[in-house]
Amino acid sequence: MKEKVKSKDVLIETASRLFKVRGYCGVGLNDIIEESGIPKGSLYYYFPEGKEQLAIAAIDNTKKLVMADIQRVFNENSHVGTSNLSTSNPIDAFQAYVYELSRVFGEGGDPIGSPIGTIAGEKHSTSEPIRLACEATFKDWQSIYTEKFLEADYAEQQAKSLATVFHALTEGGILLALTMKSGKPLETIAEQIPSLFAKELVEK
Amino acid sequence: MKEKVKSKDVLIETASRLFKVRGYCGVGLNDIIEESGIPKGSLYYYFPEGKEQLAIAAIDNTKKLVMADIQRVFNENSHVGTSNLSTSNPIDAFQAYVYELSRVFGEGGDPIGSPIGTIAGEKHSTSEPIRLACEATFKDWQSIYTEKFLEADYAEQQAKSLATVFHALTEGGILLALTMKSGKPLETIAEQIPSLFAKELVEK
DNA sequence: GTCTATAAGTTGATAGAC
DNA sequence: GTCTATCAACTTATAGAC
Repeated sequence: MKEKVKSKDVLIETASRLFKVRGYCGVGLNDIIEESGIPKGSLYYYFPEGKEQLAIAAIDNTKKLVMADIQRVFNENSHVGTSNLSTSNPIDAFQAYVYELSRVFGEGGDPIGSPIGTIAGEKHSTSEPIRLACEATFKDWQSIYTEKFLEADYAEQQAKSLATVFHALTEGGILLALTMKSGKPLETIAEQIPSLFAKELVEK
Repeated sequence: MKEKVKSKDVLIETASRLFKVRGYCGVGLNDIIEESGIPKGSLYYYFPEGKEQLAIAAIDNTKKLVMADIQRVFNENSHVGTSNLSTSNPIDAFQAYVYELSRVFGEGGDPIGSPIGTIAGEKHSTSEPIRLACEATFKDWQSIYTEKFLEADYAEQQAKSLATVFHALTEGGILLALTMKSGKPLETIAEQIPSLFAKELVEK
């Protein structure tokens, strides 16, 4: 496999970064070609269908980067066998991931591979291809969460539900962090993860 | 107080509705004047600073509508004194509100007064006035949640943290519902509310 | 106060030179 | 395959008639 495809990759990376911060409509093709240094003609050579096709490639790229990031954090924070019970505890892993998000979104840094939430919010009703790309991304992320809950012996339906809850928490938390220009909301959420997802509980 | 201000109100209502679904950049002033039937000259008469000023008015309008809606649902679902303990239980109220959101965002209906999340996601980095309006809105919504937790005798810091968590859950849940074109994610979240926010718990 | 016509600039997209 | 020049449509905003 040769590395001829560099221009295409630069376009995808640049687009991912800009869309993430300013959304789909907020970024013009002129911004992308200026920032990437790749002329408009080349953009349309690699993406003949234009902006929408580039956006979908960027969403797909973000999907994979985020999946790898989740897996990495989960692997670094799994304690199979070290617990005093037989099953692994997913709570530490989820908490570690939200703490990571708080670091990444806290100080206006430029996180590689991050939220497609902004694009989803804008385009769900005006571009079905983009909506489908976002939907597929969300489902893939949630599968990882579901898998983690299943590993800890949650029932299948409960694992799926908790994965939805956790995903909503991260998307909402990222939105709050960006809006407040602070990592605090995500930190707060991370702190609450253990009590929110405690497995056994007794009603008061 | 006369009702001369009708044109201005129609503009704000129309803008709120369109921004909510398609975001700030996704809606042109032409869309707003076409949909509202109010000519562009009048728009600039009421909002001399243009689109940004209109958007901030729309955000403020949405803030108030949503606050009223939260209060209404909370009042309809509070059980002070009917419980077998002395304090009111906020969990039913929060659950009822998320069920309401699932109905409103489920079938692509046109909910009056709804998420500014899309605008916040797009413009937090490119318009400080809009970011501040969104931040103020989020803080006001969270105060209602905090108040509800305080009523149920949560400690002040814990009440604030749980309010952040609940708010993130709703914003994330709305994004998932819109992206999936389904009320299911919000329904799932509503179902999980009781176990997530159960007050007393025992570690396994 | 209400509305029309238009300005000045930007958008996504294309044609065609090299 | 790579890039430049240009297009028609659209954007926000304004000037000024009524």
